[in-house]
Amino acid sequence: MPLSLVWFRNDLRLADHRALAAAARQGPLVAVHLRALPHWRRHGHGANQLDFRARGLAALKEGLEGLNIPLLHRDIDDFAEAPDALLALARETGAEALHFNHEYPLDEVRRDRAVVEAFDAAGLAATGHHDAVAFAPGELLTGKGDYYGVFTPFARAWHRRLTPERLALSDTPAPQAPLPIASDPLPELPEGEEAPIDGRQWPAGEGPAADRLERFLRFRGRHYAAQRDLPAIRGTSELSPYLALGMISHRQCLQAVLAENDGRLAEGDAGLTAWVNELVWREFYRHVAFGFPRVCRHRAFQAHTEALAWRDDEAGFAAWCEGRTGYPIVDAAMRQLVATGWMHNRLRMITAMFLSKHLLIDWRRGEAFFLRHLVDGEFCANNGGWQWAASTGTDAAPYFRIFNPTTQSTRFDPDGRFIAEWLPELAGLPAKARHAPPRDLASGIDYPPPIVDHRAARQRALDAFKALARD
DNA sequence: TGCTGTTTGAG
DNA sequence: TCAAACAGC
Repeated sequence: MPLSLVWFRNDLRLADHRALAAAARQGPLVAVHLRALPHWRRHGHGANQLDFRARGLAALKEGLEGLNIPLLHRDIDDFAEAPDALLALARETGAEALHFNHEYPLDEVRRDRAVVEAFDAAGLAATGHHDAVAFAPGELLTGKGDYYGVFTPFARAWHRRLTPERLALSDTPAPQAPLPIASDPLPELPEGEEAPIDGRQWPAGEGPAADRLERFLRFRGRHYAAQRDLPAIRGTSELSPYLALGMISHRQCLQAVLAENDGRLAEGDAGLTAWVNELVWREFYRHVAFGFPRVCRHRAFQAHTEALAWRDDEAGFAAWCEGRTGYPIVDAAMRQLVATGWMHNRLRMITAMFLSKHLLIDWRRGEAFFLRHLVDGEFCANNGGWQWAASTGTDAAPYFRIFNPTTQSTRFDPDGRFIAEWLPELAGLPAKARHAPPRDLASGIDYPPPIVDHRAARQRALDAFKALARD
C-alpha cells in the first residue's frame, strides 16, 4: 500500500480535514509540517500567533499520535525551499503522494504550484484540496465572468449555489497500523520570541475550538445580532484565531448553525444568520485575494486611491499604536489588541478608520501592526478589513463615511464599561464623560487630550480623497 | 456596518 | 421647539 504525506499548514486539526480524509482513504499516511519562521515574519505575523500556532501544532501532534500517524517537522527559511523539503521527506519515507489544503494568498498559491510541479517532475502526485472555502475561487463569478468585488451579490450567489455536499463534514481517519517512522520532536520557538500575551487566553487545538463553538451557540448565538457590536459584552464567537489556523473548519461552524436553526443558514434566527454572514465574509476576502492578487502585493484594490497623499506622522502613528490618541474608544481598543492579541470587530473598524481617516496615515501601516499583534491574523480578512476602512478596497466604505469615534463610543459602549476596563485612569469619571473626557474633569488624570480635532481631521480626509482623480 | 448641517412640519 | 427627513460629503 503506497504511503501518502499530508502537509499541515493553516489547518491544524484532524476533524473535517479534506486533505487528511482524502489521504486516509488511499492508505497509510505520514503528517508533515514545515515551519517557515523567517518567511512568516516577513509576511508580518507576530509572536502571539507564532506561539499559538506552536501550541496548536503540539495539540495536533498529540491527536495524530492517537491515530498512529507520525508527524515529521522541518524548518525552512523561505517558501521557495518547500518543494525540496517535501520531496526529501517523500524520499525518506517512501511516500508516493502528497495531499494539502489550498491557501489563497499569492505567495502561498505560488509555493503550492511549485510543490505540485516538483512532485510532477519527480513522478509523484501532489494534490491540493479546497477545504477552507465552500466554493473554490473562480467557482463564483459575476454574470460578466469577473470575480465579485462587492460582498452582497457574492453572498447571494454563495447561498443560492450552496449544496449540502459542500458543507459535508469529512471523516476523521480511524487509527492506522503503526508505521516504522518516528515523529520528530517539535522545536521550541527561538529565544526572545515568546509571545507578549498570556497564552492561557487562547488555549490551542481543536478541542478548545469545539468547546468555544458549543458555548457560543448555546449561550450567545441567538443574541449575536443584537450584541456583537458591544465590546463590553462577550457577544462574539471569539473563534477567529481557531478559524485562522484551522483548528476548526467553517463547515463545522455552519453544520452547528444548521442543527440550531432548522437546517437553514440564510433565514431563521437573526443572530445565527448574522454570524453565518461573518463566515461568508471570510470566504469573500479569500476569493478577492485570489481573484485580485494585486491586493497581495501591497496594492490598493481601487487603483486610483494609490495616489492618495498619506501623511508621514510618526508621532501620530506611535500614539495610535500605544493607545494614547486622546479618543478613549480608540485607545481602549488598541490596548485590548496589544494585551490580548485580539480586538473586537466593531473596534477594528473604529481604530482602522481613525488611523486611515483622522490621522490620514497609510492603511498598510495599520494592517501590518494588526497582523503583528493579532492571534487571528490572516492576510485575506485583515487586508480586506483595512481596505474597507480606508475606502481603498472591495465594497469599501465610501470615503465620506467617516466614523465619529465619540458617536461610535456612545452608541456601542453606552455605559463606558469597555473604556473603563482598558483605561482604568478614566474609570473614575461618570460613564457619560468617558467617551470624550472634558478637560476640567480630566485635569488631574494622566490621559492625553485628543491628538486631532474630529471635525478638522474629517475635513482633511474628505479633501484628500476629493483630490484623487477618478478614472 | 455614517456624519453633519440644513430644512421641514407638527405641536 | 425639536425631531424627523434630507442632501451632500
